[in-house]
Amino acid sequence: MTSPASSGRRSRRSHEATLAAAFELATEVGYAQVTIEGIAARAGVGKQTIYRWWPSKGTVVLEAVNEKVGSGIDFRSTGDVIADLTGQMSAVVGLLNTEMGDIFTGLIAEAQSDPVLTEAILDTIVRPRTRECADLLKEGQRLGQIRDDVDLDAAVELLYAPLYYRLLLRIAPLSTDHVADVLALAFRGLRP
Amino acid sequence: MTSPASSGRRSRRSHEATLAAAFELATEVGYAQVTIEGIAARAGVGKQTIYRWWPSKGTVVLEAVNEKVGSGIDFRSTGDVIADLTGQMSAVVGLLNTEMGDIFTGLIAEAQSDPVLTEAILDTIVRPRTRECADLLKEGQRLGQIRDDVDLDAAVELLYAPLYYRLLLRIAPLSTDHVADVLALAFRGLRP
Amino acid sequence: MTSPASSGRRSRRSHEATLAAAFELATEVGYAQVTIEGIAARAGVGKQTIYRWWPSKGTVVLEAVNEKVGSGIDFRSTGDVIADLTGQMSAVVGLLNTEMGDIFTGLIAEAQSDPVLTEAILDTIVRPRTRECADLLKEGQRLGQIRDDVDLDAAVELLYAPLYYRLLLRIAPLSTDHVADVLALAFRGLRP
Amino acid sequence: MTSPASSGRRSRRSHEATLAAAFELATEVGYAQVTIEGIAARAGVGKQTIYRWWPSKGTVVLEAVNEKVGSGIDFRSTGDVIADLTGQMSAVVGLLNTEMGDIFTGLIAEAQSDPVLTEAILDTIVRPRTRECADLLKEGQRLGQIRDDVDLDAAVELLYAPLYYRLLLRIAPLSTDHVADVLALAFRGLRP
DNA sequence: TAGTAAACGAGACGGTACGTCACGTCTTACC
DNA sequence: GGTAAGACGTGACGTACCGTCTCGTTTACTA
Repeated sequence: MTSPASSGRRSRRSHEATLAAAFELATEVGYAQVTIEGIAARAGVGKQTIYRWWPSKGTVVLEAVNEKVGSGIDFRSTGDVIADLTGQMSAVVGLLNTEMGDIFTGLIAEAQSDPVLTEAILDTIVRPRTRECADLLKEGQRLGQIRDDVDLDAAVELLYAPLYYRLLLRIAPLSTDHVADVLALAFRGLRP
Repeated sequence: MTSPASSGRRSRRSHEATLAAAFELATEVGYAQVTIEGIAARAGVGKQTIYRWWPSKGTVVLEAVNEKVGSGIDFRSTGDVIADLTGQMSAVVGLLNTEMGDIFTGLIAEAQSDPVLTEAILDTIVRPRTRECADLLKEGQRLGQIRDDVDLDAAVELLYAPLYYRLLLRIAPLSTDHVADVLALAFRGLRP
Repeated sequence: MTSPASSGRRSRRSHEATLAAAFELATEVGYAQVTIEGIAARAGVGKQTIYRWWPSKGTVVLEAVNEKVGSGIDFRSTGDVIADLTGQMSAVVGLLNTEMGDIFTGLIAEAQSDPVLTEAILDTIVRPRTRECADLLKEGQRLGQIRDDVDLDAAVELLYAPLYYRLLLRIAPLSTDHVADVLALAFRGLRP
Repeated sequence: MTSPASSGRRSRRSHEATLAAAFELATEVGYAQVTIEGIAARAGVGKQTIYRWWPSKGTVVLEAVNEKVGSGIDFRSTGDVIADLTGQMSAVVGLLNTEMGDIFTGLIAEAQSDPVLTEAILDTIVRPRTRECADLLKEGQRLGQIRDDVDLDAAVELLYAPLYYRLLLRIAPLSTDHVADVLALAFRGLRP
């Protein structure tokens, strides 16, 4: 992600106003209805200024989202892996059940036809958290709560994928109960 | 999905030409670049004729896709649940690794801001196959290959979600090996 | 004008309903907003039926108008030419100041790009009344109220043109006073 | 009429290209067949750019016409009113007998259902020339060639209306002879 | 009195143009 | 010299009607 404040000359206000406007609009009218023109108008900023620092509306909104979310859904390690996972995943679910859910699905949708945005999402969201989660699972292996021969990246996918699946395909609403069910099933396995 | 030929009066040629054009364009230029105008022009059909029978480009393409795929990825029951699952899921992966993959992700992307399309996807793809898969798992329970207390719908999600997750987030390419890994992990579980 | 009732087979009701619908719509929404589809729908008649008997919406409305107007604006001869002219022209002005005025200007407007309609208007309205008026003027010559060497067709134009001029260019509203002014000026001439 | 070059920011090329295209198309295919899309395509200009500066095709063509005609049909005062009128009216007739005639009738036709265009035509064509003509007639009164008690606006209508009448109702072609006849009749009057 | 052909209502069809929206680029005037 | 403002060419949108073309379904004349 470009960092306007540092690289360019005069910017600060425009930069912040743009991100704020993008986030507000996304929550007010829904991600799909947000336009660059709308952001510029709301922010009191020229369109060109936005295009100077971001390549697409998706990357603007992504930066705004990342700024808002901050460290609200970090992992915590207490020695009980399942409890730690339940906590973090429940926090994620809580977040996705706010207006943030629509913004998230909107970003992923847009990323399907925008490789730059795809990469940005992976870089700023997916990979960092995957790494954190994998670290937690590794700690779980050390503590004997997870099999030693499990591929940790695959395990992370097994745990998180069901959340995205329900979210993107609208199978059913996400909930804390669902998180518990997924964890229980993933840890125990299907086999008798 | 509306069935033009039956409900209104005449159609056949227009109906088929529209679906064919939609599918061809989607594979040629990519789902996101397909437009109703493009479909109409390619099919030699008036735009209004398309709007008469489908509410959006998404539903047109979905119908075209469903027609093409047909029974190519049905389930088969041989008495070995893991083998049956491996077979069907590998077929799905094979399909998603063709141009069909892009069309699929395009449809799901569009569905994020189009409830009608969401419902159509669930109705024609997700729910039917979920049911088939659940039936297979139930057979697995009868044969003692799956625990009796497993919630089958949750199990289906656990198996398929990782595929969609990789596909939509571009974590990594799908492959037969990946299918095997997911199945092994899901059956065995993370617990030591 | 085609005469549906006689030539074709079964028709009467459709014929009348079409004319009635055309006239009603023209007065309700304005001539320019009338469409063949609208007439057909209002009349409970198929579009094809309209196209079978009339070549354009203009000719339909023209026939409807002619039927309505009937003999309401005929000439009368009393021996006082100026009085007779005043009477007839005032009747015309009265008619043009109703919704009929808009229909009339609409027809003339459409006729600018439709030679068939032009001819129909000339045939059913302009030429018959021009002839009647010329006859009246000839009677005026016989009575010594009009110069013998005046070209009667030119005289008719001199009298009626100012009405159409005001009507079509919206110079000013038509009125009985205006009729009197025009007649006075035309009879007296500009010369001292 | 809006003046693009001045009010908004940039324009010149688009403005001129639009007017040129509008005029060319009107003369080539006929006023009624001109479309905004056609003008935009011919001018190499976006449709929106046209809609930004003009409310309808009529006003575009009107501006193009006014620009072309310029001062070609102004009045001249030589001391002989009838000669001056004959000269100007013949010039008008000459103009209306070119492709300009069709454009003119097209504009007036369109104005029947477009008050904005009506006003524009009155403002840029009818009222200015009516005033010029009235001034000439007033000079005629001063010179004793026209009665003192004649209402000049009514007189202008009496002279010009027959031209429009013939033009719009296609009674007969316009000609210099016709102009002479109208003037002779209008000056002499119908009375013996 | 039944059979049949036309005219009929309904409305789908391929088109054309509409007027609007947002895109991403470009230009101008201001601070 | 970076900005806001917004004009520009472009291209797609979804809508309205056009005039033509099937569809069954009535009639009303013939045989």
